[in-house]
Amino acid sequence: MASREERKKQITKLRQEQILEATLLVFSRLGFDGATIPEVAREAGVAVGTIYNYYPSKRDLLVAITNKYVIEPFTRLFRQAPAGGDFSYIATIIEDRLNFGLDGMNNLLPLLGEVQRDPELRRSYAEQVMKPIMDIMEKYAALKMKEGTFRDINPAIMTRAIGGMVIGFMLLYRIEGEKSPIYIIDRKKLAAELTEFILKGVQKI
Amino acid sequence: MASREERKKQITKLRQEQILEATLLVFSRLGFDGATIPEVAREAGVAVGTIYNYYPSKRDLLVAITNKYVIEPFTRLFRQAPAGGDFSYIATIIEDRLNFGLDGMNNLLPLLGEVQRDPELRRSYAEQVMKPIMDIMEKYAALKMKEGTFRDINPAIMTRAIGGMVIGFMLLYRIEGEKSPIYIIDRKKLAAELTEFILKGVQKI
Amino acid sequence: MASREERKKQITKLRQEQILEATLLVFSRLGFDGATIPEVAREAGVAVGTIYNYYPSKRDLLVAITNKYVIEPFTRLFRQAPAGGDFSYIATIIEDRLNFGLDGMNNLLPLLGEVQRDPELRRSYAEQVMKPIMDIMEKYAALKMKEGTFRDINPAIMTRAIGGMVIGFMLLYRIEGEKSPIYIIDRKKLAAELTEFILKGVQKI
Amino acid sequence: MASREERKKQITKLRQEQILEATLLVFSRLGFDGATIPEVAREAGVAVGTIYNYYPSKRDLLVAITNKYVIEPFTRLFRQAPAGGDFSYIATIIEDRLNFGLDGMNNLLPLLGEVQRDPELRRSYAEQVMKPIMDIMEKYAALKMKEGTFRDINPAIMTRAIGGMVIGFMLLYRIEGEKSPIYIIDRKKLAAELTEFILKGVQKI
DNA sequence: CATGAATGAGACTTCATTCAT
DNA sequence: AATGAATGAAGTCTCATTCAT
Repeated sequence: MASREERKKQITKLRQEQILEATLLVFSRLGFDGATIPEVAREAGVAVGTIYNYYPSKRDLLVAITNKYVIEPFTRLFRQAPAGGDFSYIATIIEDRLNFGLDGMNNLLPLLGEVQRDPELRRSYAEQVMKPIMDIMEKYAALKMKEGTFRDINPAIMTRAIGGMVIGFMLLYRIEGEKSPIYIIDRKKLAAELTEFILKGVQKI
Repeated sequence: MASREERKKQITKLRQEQILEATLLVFSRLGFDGATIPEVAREAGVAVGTIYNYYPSKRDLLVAITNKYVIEPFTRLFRQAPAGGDFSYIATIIEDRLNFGLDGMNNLLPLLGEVQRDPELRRSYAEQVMKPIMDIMEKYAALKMKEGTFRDINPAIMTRAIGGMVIGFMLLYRIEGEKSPIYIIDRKKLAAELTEFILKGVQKI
Repeated sequence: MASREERKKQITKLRQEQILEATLLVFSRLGFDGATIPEVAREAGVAVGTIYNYYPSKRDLLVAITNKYVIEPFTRLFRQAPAGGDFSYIATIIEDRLNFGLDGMNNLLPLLGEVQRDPELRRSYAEQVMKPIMDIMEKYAALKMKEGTFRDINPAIMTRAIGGMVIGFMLLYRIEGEKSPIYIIDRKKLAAELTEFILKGVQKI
Repeated sequence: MASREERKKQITKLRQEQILEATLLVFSRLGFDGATIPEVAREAGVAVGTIYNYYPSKRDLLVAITNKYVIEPFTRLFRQAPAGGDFSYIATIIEDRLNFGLDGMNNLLPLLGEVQRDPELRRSYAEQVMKPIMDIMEKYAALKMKEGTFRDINPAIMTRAIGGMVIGFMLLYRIEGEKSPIYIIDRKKLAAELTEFILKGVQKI
């Protein structure tokens, strides 16, 4: 029966989900080095060995959550970006990333740093995480320039400046914590301000 | 003669320097968790115990290099910022930070992430690293607004957006590595472009 | 079947036994500070990590062997003490403690000293090791006084004097070692003499 | 000039005193293993190296304080023991030992345990610490038996029982600490009770 | 497939001792 | 004789990974 097969697959998927959610939580809380597989197992409610049945190493867990929680949402969101002159979706995307990145439980940003220590992991990140995202953004920027709505800037630099800004902003935000003057500002406002900064810069004209 | 005492102090200072340089290298290469004291000792050419004679713990090493290589240079540089309408020193500062942050051996950025895992360390960073820098920048921004050269933006957000941008930009740069389209662009050009982005944003007017 | 579960529990118990026996040996031989976990592991025939799977710290090992080899045997023995006027069981208990305490492999006495250095450990010892034993003995002494077979002495002092005597006697015995004039006297004789000393003192009447 | 020589000797003696007092304090507080030479140096107000100029190793410090604070006082005291039928000096000696052994700062008892770990140290203790003391006591006991004031007991056993009792009593006292029912009893009373116990035992006649 | 006990390499840190000044 | 910086062996404990059940 196909039903048996399907059932199996479903259970497999469920377990994966379960493990990945736990991984997100634990890696967020403890960082890559700080996190331990036993802790992930406890959080997921499974045995240590079970984790290894689904992901052959700690590193694979890292790659898996990055795919699930970073790349996928971002590309999904960006694919919906309208081509028109309206910039409100930039704010939308930023707000979405802020919501994900600043919420208590999720904190994958530090991993961007930790990833660099492992040359192979770094390369894999460069190609499988950064490249797709940067490509999407560059293409979008090129389009806007052709449209005449963006100034003529090196799109590679612009892209990394903007992406970096969102990432760096969140990083600083989390380090400063509750004592930061921006801690009380709501996400929508933050996203709007950042968007305006991206569009117009700081200089008065 | 005080010479004996002085000589000793000098040697002490030298050793500190020696250890701190080694720490910078090793922490850059391996990250905080990845770095090991024996490795730092080897790099510094001293025994493990010697390290502990100067810095009581691994964490203290982290704090020490942050002070020496991040806070001090930045504040020193900013103190020299002219008050005039010329923005070239923004580019200068950025270039300096890029030169420090992108050069092969120095990579303290990831520590910003790792630091978050240790609550006490995070707080110390927030207060002793971030606060002074942000204060300087905010003050500067406020000044510019009063002058009428900067638009009226929330200075706290603006500051963190700009600082975050530089940090995030370097972070992405290092992850992408040699295959990035921006890898071949020289630092001066990068600094100029980032400065322009900060000043004018991306939107054509 | 519960057999799987049961089997596991049995193995767990076995391992604990195995580790505790090794701990007794190694702590006896080397003292608390002198003993090392790798040595205990070697003696037990398990890996270092395994020890930590069962006892979270070296201190916990100390507490565990004290319970198993000191408190439990003592209370078990004392519970059987007859209420009559016969004092032979005092000799029995002393002989039992001498047999345990003077036999080559077991030497937990020094731990009584080492324990004092760690305030928390000391308190735990005071409450969980000394108190139960002293309580039993005091109760017994009180009973005997009421019976009229013991003189009217402060039972707290009497108890500690007797307990201390057995402990101190063994301590001195082990320091003197084979050259002591009492080294060749058999345990039964020693126990008898000590008992008589306890009952009648040294003074002729 | 002899004055120069003498002066030197005096300074040497002073330094020794200084170091030994510090050693007593630190060993008492931390035990033999717990104590560190740097700590002793700090307590003595000299440099680490200076300690080694006077005592070639940590062990030698142990031997030195034992001589100074245990053997010498004891023998000095015992030499004054009157030969008469009065037992009050037993109480005097016990009181002296209680005063030394129970006072906050001095706690050399645990060393009796720690000493056993080092075979050579143990032997040296057996011969140079225990033997002289036991000899004195045995001789005294023999005398008393001949006099007819002590019962006819094996003097070796009697001696060790009494010595052990005092030692063990203090050991238990220090472990129990402030919560012990005997904690509030003053030293003179304790010494008197212990003496009576030694003389008459517990049994009513 | 799930389990979790066992493993052991490797981390940070301490400290007795030496020796150049 | 006094100093104290330097040394490095050794200790406790952690945890990614394996594998028998």
